[in-house]
Amino acid sequence: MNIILKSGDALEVAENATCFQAAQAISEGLARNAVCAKVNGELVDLSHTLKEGDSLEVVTLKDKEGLQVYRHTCAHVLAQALKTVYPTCKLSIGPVIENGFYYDIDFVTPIAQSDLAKLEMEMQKIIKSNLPIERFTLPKDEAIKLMEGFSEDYKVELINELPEGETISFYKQGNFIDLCRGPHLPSTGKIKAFRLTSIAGAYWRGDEHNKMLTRIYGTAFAKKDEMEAYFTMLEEAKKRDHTKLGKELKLFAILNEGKGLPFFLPNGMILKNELINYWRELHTREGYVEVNTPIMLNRSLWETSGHWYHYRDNMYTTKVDEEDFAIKPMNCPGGILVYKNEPHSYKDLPIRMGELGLVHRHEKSGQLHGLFRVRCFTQDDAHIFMTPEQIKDEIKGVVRLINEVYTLFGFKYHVELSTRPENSMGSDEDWNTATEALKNALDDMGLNYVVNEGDGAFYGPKIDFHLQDSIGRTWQCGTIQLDFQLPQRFDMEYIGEDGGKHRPIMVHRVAFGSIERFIGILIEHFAGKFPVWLSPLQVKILPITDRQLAFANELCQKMRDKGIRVKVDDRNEKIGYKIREAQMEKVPYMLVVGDKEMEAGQVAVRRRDKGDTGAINADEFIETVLRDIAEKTVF
RNA sequence: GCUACUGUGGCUCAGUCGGUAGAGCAGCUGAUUCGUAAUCAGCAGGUCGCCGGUUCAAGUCCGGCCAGUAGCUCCA
Repeated sequence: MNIILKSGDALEVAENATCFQAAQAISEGLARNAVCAKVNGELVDLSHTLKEGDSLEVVTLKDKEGLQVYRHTCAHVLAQALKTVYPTCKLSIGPVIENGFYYDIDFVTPIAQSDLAKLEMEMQKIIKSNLPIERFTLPKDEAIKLMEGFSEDYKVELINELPEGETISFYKQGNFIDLCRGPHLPSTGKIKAFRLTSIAGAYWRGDEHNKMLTRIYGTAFAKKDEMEAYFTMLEEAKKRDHTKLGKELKLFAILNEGKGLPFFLPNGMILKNELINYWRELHTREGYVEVNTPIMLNRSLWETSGHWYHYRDNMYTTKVDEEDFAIKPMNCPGGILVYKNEPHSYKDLPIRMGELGLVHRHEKSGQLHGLFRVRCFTQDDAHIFMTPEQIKDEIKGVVRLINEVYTLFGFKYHVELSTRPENSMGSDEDWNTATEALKNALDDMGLNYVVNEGDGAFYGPKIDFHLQDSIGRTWQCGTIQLDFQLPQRFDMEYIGEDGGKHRPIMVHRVAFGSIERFIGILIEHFAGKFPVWLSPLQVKILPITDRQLAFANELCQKMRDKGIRVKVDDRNEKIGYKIREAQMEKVPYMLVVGDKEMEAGQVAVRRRDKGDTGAINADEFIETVLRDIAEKTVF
């Protein structure tokens, strides 16, 4: 019979040939490297039997899917090892994730990180035995019986939820059987490099009301050196950790006196203020006005906004003169009160009202993390009040603005569209209109996004922008939320062209998200080597001896007058020592001045990234720095 | 909040079998005036996260709490 290869060529194979046999027919090497196959676009085992006219693609470890199958098999080997070492443990699920795999297990007595070595040894044994991995299927009732026989309660629960009449597939290696859709490697001996990396708790089915299982994380690579490279990369990434750099560079501190409540140190304050300056400049250009509303307002306001009912657990509240107050977890009600402070005409719209608002949210203690997740942060918020016709353009304008900000820093981001959650307010119709509006804006701009069902805010759907930290975790930063609810609740209006009263629609949006979180991302992205405009110290003058001190100080003053952040290292130390320190402080420019430079009115410029770049005229250097600042140059 | 792990001078870390704390860097003092990533010497600095227990004796063992890290859940 004939099958069709990826190239489009036909290949003649024996009747009922397997994918493996077909791979052999192509080349022995390919068969050796084959992990699984793709038949008619679907991933299958190498043992899968082909039919006349099937299209076949042999998958190897070079393919992303091949590596995933490889890691998935590794998860099964882990499961087998677990059942050998801890026969009473119950398996739940063991999927592949980015960079590896995990398995969630219910243990009678919990295991510790130190038990992983033992498990790895058992896994090695299984791999050495090179057990063939065989697929078989059962009807639902027999599948349930099989798993009940092994007391695998979680597997039984999973099978029970599969549709009636479905045949259920299992994989068997040695005496170990696991419920699995597959595909898998043909045998356990194909695994060459793996490691169990960590252990953590995870709720069964991701629901915090369920039992917490033990999750064992692992990773696997085609070759040992690829795995080593991966761990080296992780080590390098840890050096960029913003909590570590934040301490080393004296940017911020989070103290025991207030957990989740960051202190900005002088260096970090420069960073924060520079970002704010940039933000103001940008938003003025984009036609925004700026307001500032109180951080604490009374209960009746939060009842009107709905926060008192929908956000109560996260709000800090207090009593003043017998009246309940809440510290704001969001800025919107304040912005709305500003809007309502005077009547508006359709001619005023859209009103783009910005606020750098300090908000407080009582996040659960386990979620707190450096600047990424805090209890008190500054949102670079803005509320846009507009007519229905203006929605699309306004959304597009905000998307464009957020993109401009992220591009400036060289950030990569991904976009998510979150739809109506369960605990929400408003009519289906409004939600549909709002969700469609966001979708249309994204589609219009040709942006890729994933849909996050049920993840919207309680008052409206949202577009979220996610940025990556140094170890690849993503954090939501920018967000655009469309809101039909609050304008109703607050009875907001404008006078239309027809002289009648109309209800405006509002958008809540942030670009940085939280300045704190954004600074965290910024630190990790640049590994503390900020562009000149953001660097707490931009230039450090390093005189070689005391003889050049006066010259250095004079130079320093001249630069300071131009607004450059500059310092003289006037300590009696060797030049190598001063350079080492400035280098560790990550100052972008170091100016070495000795007798030669002093006499010629020059400075020997050492750049953080390039080292010694030679002597130039002092004025010429000042021009360079000012240009770097003005143009926000990145190096 | 949950699960696991961690907590020793400002920072990075050592501390064996339980016998009463040690280094480097930073700091201070002095000497040195030096050309692109650490000059030398001296001094000072610690209720070993906190509280309790076991013990003749606890940094070390046990319990509770606090804080941090990873993950889960939740979110900007």
